[in-house]
Amino acid sequence: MASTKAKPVGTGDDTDMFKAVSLNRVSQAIVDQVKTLLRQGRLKPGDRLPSERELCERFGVSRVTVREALRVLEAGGLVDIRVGAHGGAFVTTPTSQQIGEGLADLLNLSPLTALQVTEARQVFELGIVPLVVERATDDDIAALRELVREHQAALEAGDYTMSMSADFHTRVAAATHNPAIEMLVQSFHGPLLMSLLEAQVVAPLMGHRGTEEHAAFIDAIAARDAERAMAIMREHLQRTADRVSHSD
Amino acid sequence: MASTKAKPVGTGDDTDMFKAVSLNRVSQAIVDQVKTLLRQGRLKPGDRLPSERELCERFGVSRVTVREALRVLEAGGLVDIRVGAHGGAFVTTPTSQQIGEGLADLLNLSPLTALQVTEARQVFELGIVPLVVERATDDDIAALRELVREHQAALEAGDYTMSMSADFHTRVAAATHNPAIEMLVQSFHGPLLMSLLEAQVVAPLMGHRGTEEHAAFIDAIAARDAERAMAIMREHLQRTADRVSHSD
DNA sequence: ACCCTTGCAATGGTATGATGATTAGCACTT
DNA sequence: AAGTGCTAATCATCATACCATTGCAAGGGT
Repeated sequence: MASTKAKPVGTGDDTDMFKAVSLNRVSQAIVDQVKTLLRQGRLKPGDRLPSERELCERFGVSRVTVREALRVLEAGGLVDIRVGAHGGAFVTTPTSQQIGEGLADLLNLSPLTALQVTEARQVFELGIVPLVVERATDDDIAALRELVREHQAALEAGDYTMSMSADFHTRVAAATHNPAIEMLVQSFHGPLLMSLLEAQVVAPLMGHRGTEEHAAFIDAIAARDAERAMAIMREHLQRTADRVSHSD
Repeated sequence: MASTKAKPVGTGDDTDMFKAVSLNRVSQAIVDQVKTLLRQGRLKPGDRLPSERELCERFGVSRVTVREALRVLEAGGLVDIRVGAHGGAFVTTPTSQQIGEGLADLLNLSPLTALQVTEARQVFELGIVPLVVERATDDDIAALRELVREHQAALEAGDYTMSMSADFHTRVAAATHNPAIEMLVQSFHGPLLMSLLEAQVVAPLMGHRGTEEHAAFIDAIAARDAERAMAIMREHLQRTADRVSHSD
C-alpha cells in the first residue's frame, strides 16, 4: 500500500530521502494498536477499554478519531460497544457467524461463482470425513441422530428449510473437535444458502432424500466406515452442487 | 402497528406490543442500506459513492455519521476510500488476494490455535490434490517446476524463506483452476507464516527437504498419479504440522 | 511548441464544543 | 419494603471549522 512513488526530484538516488512522516490514518493506527494488544493477550475478552474521552487523552486525538477506530473494531467483531452508565467498549471474540457474514459480503462482490465456492466446499467437507470417523464421540453421533429426527419431523410438517441441512453439516464438522474446521464449514454455508435461496429452488423432495442420506452417513460414521461415509457424503454434496449449477 | 387490542400491561400476551422504535444506530442503518444496494447489484465494483458531504444531505445526517458508516464499510472491505480531488468511496473489486487477506485476518484474531488452523489447512490442501491431478495443464506443471528451480537456487544462495514454500502451495492450488480454492489456500498461509515466524524456526535444512518433496509432488502430478501425490503431500504437510505443534 | 511550476477547487481527515439518549446506581418517598 | 424519581457516566449525533491531499488547468520558462 505505502509504495509512495517517490518520484525522483532531481537525481536518481534519493528515492527515500524524505520518508513520509505518517502515511496512515490516525484512527487506523489506533485500531492496529488495539489489535496488537489483543494478540499479545494484554487485552482479553470481557475487558473494558477506557471510555471514549479517556482514550482521547491517552492517544492525544479527538473523539471523532477514537470513535472511528472503535467503529472499525466493532465492525470486525472485536469489541462490543454498550451505551449507558457503565457502558463502553468491551472486548469480545469474533464468532464464526460474524466471520461468515463478512465472508458472504465479500464473496458477493467477488468474481467467484457459486459453482466455484461450492466446489471448494465439497473438497473441504469431504476432506474432514476421515477426521470425523476417527474422532466422533458417542455424544456426537447421538446429537446427529437427534438432529436428523428433528429434520424428518419438520419435513413431514412441511417446514423443512435449507438452514436445517446447513445445521447438519455444521454439526458434522463439530465432530472433528476442531473449532477452526467447524468455523470454516459454517462460514461456507452463509453464501451458499443465499445463492440457493435466491434461486428459489427449495424442493421438498430434495429434503427427503437429503435427510435419508444424512441418516445413512451417520450410520457409516457410527460403524467407523470411512470409505462408506465418504462415498455417501460425496454423492450428497454432488447433488447439491448440481442444483447450484442448474440455478446458475 | 395499529394496536387492535389495547391489552393492559400485566397480562402475559403483550410481550411485543410496544416494539422498539429504532433499534439500530443511524450509521448502521446507512451501512445496511449500502449493503443492500450492493446485493441488489445497483452498486457495482468500481462505482463511486457520492461524496461525504453529499451523502449527508441525502440521508439527512451529519458528516460524522456518514463517515462512521463509511468506516464500517471500509473495514469490511466493501469500499475503498481515496482522498484528494476526485477521491471518495469506491466500491471495491475484490481480488482473491484481498479476500484471502481478510480471511487470514479473521482467522488470526479468532481464538484458534495454530495447531487447529494447521489441521484445517492439511485437510483442505490434501483434498484438492485429486482436482490438481485431474486438471493441471502442462503450463501449470512447467510453472511449478520453474518455481522449484528458483527455490533451490535461493536455497543454495541462503535466502530461502518460508513465503517461498507458501508460493508453491498457492501455485499448486491455482492448478485446480478454481479461484475460490486458490483464495482459500492462500488465506491459510497468512496465519501460518506468522505462527512460524514468531517461533523463529526457520531451519534451512527443512527448506531442502521441503523443496525435494515439492519436486517429487510435481512428478506425481505430471504422472497423474493421485495416490502418490496425496501420499507425498500428506507427509509434507504433516512435517509442517509437527513443526507448528513443537513451536506451540 | 513543450515541460515544469503554481494556484485552485474538490474531497477526505481531524479537531472542538455542544446536545440528546440510555443506563446503572442511589436517594427519596410512600 | 417496594416503587419512584434523580443523577452521573457514557455513548450517539450534530454543526462548524480548519488542515492535508489530490487532480486539473492556467501560466511561465526553456
